[in-house]
Amino acid sequence: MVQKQEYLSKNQKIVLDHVEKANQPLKAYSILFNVQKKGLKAPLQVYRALDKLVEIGKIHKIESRNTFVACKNSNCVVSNATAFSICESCEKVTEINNSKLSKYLSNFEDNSGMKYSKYNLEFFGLCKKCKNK
Amino acid sequence: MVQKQEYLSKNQKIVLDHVEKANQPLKAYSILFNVQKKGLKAPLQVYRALDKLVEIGKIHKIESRNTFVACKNSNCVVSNATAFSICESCEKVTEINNSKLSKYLSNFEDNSGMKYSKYNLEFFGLCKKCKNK
DNA sequence: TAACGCATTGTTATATTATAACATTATTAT
DNA sequence: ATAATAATGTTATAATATAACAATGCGTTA
Ligand SMILES: [Zn+2]
Ligand SMILES: [Zn+2]
Ligand SMILES: [Zn+2]
Ligand SMILES: [Zn+2]
Repeated sequence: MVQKQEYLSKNQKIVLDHVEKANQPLKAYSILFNVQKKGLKAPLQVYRALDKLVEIGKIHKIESRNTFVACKNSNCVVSNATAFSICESCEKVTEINNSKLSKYLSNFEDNSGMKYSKYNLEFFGLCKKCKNK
Repeated sequence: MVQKQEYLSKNQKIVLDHVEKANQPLKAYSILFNVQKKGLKAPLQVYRALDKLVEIGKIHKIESRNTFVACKNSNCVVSNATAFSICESCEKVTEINNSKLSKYLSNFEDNSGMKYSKYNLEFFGLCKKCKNK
């Protein structure tokens, strides 16, 4: 039996490293531009690395913005329960780490007969700074 | 003073009509293809209608899928509190109408000092049908 | 009625985001 | 060694969305 991957490949490391240093969500093509000096030449190389990193929870995708951000929440072993706050003015994004919220959503059930294995929640508003402008 | 728009324009009506009849999320270019017989020729005509319809809550965007679906929840006067369940196998999408959930999320506060005016939540899993395959 | 403000429309071109397809190389298990 | 799986490299193309500009329609108000 082939084991589940436990290490990161070369391209995955390069992309993760760049996204982690950014400390804010990045667009795929901005990542591409910035890692070209490291040898990644084509969009697919970035997207493939991102796909894997998202799958294993090192990176999350901000769906409403098509951006990618490093996970700040050490418990996100996989990207199956994510919540973000997004400022609609400055686009600052913060990963929400709130155990009550995650418990509530992970246990959520409705009458559809569907058992949810994953969720993504995006809150929008104005951050402190932008509110006081 | 110019009043807030209370009616739908021609293109907005055409697009909304098509999306409502579909009863499932549609992609923008599929909408475009299908309303070409009604005279809408360019992507922008569709996107502009969608933008407005989303703004007034008649249509919601499924962000993780880049699709658009008619609101099934008569209380969604504006698209500021949306929740969906998405089957990862057949892509069936249902708008969740659960007052406890919406109350919980609308009142959610964390320690970021941010007041949220809007959220979008997407649950993923397998629908009843797909679970029993 | 005329002038204004603003939403909408029409149109062409282009930007942005993401994947298809195929050949090759690397890694690990048996 | 052989096979299975994962990752890479590369070119081309698909899919999603917006820029820019000119024109029209419609309600407000002078
Ligand atoms: Zn995380
Ligand atoms: Zn802000
Ligand atoms: Zn709705
Ligand atoms: Zn299904």
